[in-house]
Amino acid sequence: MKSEPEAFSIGDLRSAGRAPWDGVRNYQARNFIRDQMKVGDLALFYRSNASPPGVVGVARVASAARPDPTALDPKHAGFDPRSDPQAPRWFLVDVEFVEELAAPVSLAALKQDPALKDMLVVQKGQRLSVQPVTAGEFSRVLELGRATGSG
DNA sequence: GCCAACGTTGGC
DNA sequence: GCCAACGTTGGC
Repeated sequence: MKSEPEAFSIGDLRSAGRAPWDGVRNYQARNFIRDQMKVGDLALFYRSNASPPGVVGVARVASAARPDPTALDPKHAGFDPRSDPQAPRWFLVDVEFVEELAAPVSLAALKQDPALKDMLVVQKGQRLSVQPVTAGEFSRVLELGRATGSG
């Protein structure tokens, strides 16, 4: 799950403990939230539009998908005038803070790792803000992020 | 700040 | 249904 630190950082999630992952306005990402995410699922927290971009922590899905109220709020930046309360267009899940990585795994590091060559986030032109990660990719990223070794 | 890649919109 | 124009994402 991607977030720009100026909007919502891993530190913000740590402080809040739990927060609604609102503002997703892409249908494919919406579908992952609505149709794939289950309470208890773990997610990589990816920091985008930052230096460096990369995975900075772990979150846990803490609620079922529900309509994103910010899409219905005219005062909110995420307001979508086509979203109908009776037929919600945009969804969110709550997420809980799990872990902040001791060693954030930069996008460059993800790209360098042969074991992660098929990971969606390293593919060219890949912009989805919510995307699936395999169990193998997930554990590999944590392995990198928890490493304390020589550097 | 630039710009490539992608998604959406809307005229036709 | 095609596709040009436009807006957004997000790395660099």
